[in-house]
Amino acid sequence: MVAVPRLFYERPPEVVAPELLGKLLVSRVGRAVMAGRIVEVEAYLGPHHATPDAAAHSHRGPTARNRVLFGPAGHAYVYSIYGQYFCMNVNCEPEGQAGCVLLRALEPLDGVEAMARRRGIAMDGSLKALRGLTSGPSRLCMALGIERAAHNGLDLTDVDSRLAIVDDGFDRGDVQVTARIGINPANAAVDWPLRFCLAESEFVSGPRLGARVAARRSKNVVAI
DNA sequence: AGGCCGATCCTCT
DNA sequence: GAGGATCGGCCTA
Repeated sequence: MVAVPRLFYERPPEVVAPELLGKLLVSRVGRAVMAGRIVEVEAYLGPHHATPDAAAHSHRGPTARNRVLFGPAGHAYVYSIYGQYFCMNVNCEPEGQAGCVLLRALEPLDGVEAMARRRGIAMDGSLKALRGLTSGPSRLCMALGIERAAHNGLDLTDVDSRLAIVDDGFDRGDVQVTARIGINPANAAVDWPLRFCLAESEFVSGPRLGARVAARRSKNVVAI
C-alpha cells in the first residue's frame, strides 16, 4: 500500500484522470478510517490549455476560492457548492498550471458503518444502500467527512495524512469515457469527453449498470 | 426510470 | 445580484 507520488499528478488532468481509476481514497477523522476505490472521475483543464475549458473553476485565473489549483500537484481542492455540499478535486500539472480531477464516485471498502452514519443511510445489505453512500461527488465527501475548512489544500501524497490517495495494485480493467455531468449546456466545453468510469463498476453515479448498457447505444458515451 | 423542483449560501462580477 | 462540477423528494408511468 503506497501513496501515489507527486510526479504522477504533475501531468495533464485528462491523462491523470483515467489512471486515478482503481486507486484508493483514504480519509481519517479522529479514530475513524474510511476508504473507497475511485470508480468515476472528471478532468477539468487549466487556462493554459490551447482551447480554454470554460467549465473549469480555474479558467479565469486565480481567485480566493481556487488558489490551491495554481499550487503544487497532488493537493486536495475542496469547494462548497449550492450552499450545502462539498466536492473534492486532486490538483494536477506542475505549480503555476491549474488542471485538476474531480472525484465523482467511490466503491466503499473500509469504514462502511462510519460512512453510513455520516450519510444517514441504514445498511440493509442491499447494493442500493451501499451505492448510496458514495455515488456522487458530494455524497462521497459526506461519507468520508471531507469539507473545505479541514481538507482544502491537504497533501494527498503522504500515507499518514488525514486524506491520501494510495495504490493497492488493483487492475482497473476497461475505462468508459463520456461527456462531463452537470455542465451548463450553453458552455462550449459541454460535450468534451472528460468523464472517466470503470466500465464494470456498480458504484458509478447515476443509472445502474443495466441502464448504462442500454444508454451506450444512444447517449453520450464516446468510447469504451 | 426519468423529469422537475426547492433548498441554501458561497463566490465572483 | 446572479448562478452554481448537487442532492433528495415527489411526481408521472
